[in-house]
Amino acid sequence: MPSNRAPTRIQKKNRAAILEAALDVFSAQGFRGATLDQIASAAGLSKPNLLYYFPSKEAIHQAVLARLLDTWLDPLRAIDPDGDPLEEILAYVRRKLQMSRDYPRESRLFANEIVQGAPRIEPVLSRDLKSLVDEKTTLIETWMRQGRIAQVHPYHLVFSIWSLTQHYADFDVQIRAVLGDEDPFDAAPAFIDTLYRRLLAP
Amino acid sequence: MPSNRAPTRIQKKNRAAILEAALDVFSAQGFRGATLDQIASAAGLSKPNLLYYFPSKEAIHQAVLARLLDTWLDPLRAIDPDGDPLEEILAYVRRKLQMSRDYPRESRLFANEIVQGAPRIEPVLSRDLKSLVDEKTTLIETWMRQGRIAQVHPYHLVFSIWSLTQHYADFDVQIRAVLGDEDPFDAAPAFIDTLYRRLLAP
DNA sequence: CGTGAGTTTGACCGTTTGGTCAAATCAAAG
DNA sequence: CTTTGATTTGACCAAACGGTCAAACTCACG
Repeated sequence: MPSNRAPTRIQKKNRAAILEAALDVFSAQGFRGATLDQIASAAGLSKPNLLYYFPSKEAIHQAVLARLLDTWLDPLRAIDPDGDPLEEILAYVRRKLQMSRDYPRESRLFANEIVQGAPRIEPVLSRDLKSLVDEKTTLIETWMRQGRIAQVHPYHLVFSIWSLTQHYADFDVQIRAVLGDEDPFDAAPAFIDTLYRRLLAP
Repeated sequence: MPSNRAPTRIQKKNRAAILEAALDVFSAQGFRGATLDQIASAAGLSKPNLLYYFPSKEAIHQAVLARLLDTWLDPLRAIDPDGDPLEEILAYVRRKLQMSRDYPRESRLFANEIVQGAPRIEPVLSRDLKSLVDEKTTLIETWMRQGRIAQVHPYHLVFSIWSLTQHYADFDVQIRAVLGDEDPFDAAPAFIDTLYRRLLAP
């Protein structure tokens, strides 16, 4: 096990390679579907060497998940109470959609976890996620009461944004199977933009 | 192995119990996460007895998936070309949402499969699913050209319906973590109804 | 009640998998 | 160059897992 002193050059490089490889494998196969051999080989290391840097498969998974959760909520946090309501929400939608395009593995890793009951992250959801969503829905409700956007159920509004945007990463194969050659991300932004403009127009 | 004659009373009962148990386990754990012991015990059988009725884990999974796919597209098929456009689409949305409420395990099984790249059902998607969606989007485009509903990208309209409705089954734990005690299905139907009315109003 | 087909199971097997360990190799500082 | 700690690996282990098999048991029917 690496000492708990300042990480060496090699430690930094290998830890990063492992997390990258683990994201690849876990997002594509799920926790139980992934094997240490797959991750090790994807990271260019031997299996015992893998376990020199992380004590267990569980620990690797948690590290990957922790890094993901840390940035996953940034787009929601960035909604500005002082901005224009409709534009703030539309900007949030665009950021989320862009994350589906740019970080599909992260989205699928998260989806895998939730679909299977979120055994390892439920506490984070009902604490950090809930309080953040509570805060933002309160803001949205204020905007609605002021008549600056239309009145709809604020929580379900947020759920709809999550589902619409993440769907393009999580259900990618299904969408491509139906669309054929067309790139989903050509028309999706305009469609979703229109959808929320019509839903929220005061 | 059961003979290929007409199934006996016991065969019918046990096959049904196995498929029911397998749906439970596969939808909650994914294919690799599920074990034959779990399925056998959930079905009230021993593992060798399980394998007396199905030749392999693979075969059980395929049987469950086949039964699912058979009914999964019924709501979409039921869209009536001679009905009122907006009401037909809203009825489709309602049927899909009801399926999320009544058959969450089926939805999650499907989600598990798709998120992990749909290795076993990709052919079905790009054949059966694609041709059905092609047919219905053509119909929807006709309605749009006639000015009976607003013009939006018909494929993304369908994707949005899938994502919004299935989200309530697939991401159930996340939604409940955020909502607390409130039942998601109390407000979801009205929210989604409003969303599509505003999106599609001519 | 006897009989043959249908059903169930305990014991077992080979493979995969997460994980260990001692020994070997490498890197950096004096 | 030497030393010391960091890194790497081949060999190995125990548990879990999918699957097999022969023997035992049960059921329906004449």
